[in-house]
Amino acid sequence: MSLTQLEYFVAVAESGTVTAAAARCAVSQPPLTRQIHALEHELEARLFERSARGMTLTCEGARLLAHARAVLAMVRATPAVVRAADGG
Amino acid sequence: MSLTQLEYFVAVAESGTVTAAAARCAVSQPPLTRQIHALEHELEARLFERSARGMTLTCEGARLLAHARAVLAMVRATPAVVRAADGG
DNA sequence: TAAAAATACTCCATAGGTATTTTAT
DNA sequence: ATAAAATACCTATGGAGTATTTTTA
Repeated sequence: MSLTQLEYFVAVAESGTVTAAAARCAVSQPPLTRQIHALEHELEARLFERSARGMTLTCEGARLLAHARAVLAMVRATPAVVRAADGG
Repeated sequence: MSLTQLEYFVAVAESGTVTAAAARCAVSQPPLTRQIHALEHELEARLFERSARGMTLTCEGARLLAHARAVLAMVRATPAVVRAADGG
């Protein structure tokens, strides 16, 4: 698991499609599709339901979304934490 | 910043030397040295004092250590979180 | 049939390895 | 002199791009 995978996952969950998430992440669609698949494989869980209208979270995906947002928030707080004792 | 960098950082902080941390992380010493440098550069902070006896945390490094442990703990909890609502 | 995901392949950036040098005690 | 970090150089894994195919509503 990588922070990039978590960022991609959150972008897909919030965008509703891989295509839109790719634009938001400034990468092309295939890498996003692959990283989402890799994450599903590593976690041995289906995170999204696929349809012709896009990607919708499964309940496992919904649990990951909350957790991934928390992890990414902590990571983004790191510079502040390093500079001051109460940054996060 | 990557999760690998945080793992390497924690290993160095806990081992006291890059050499010992490398063994613990099952990689060689130079990659560890480089990733620690990259982390210091990205955070614009000196995380360790270097000496002939090894590496000792600065106070900024000590703040990062607590934070990095928390981030890594959350990441390790991810599989449990995905499977059950109260995993983390 | 149209919009989206998935696949095939190619390329390159970067993480890691070996060998060596520098530094400090 | 020794033990540890730092540097130089090389290799290779895997992340990203383009083009294309498959799927489904």
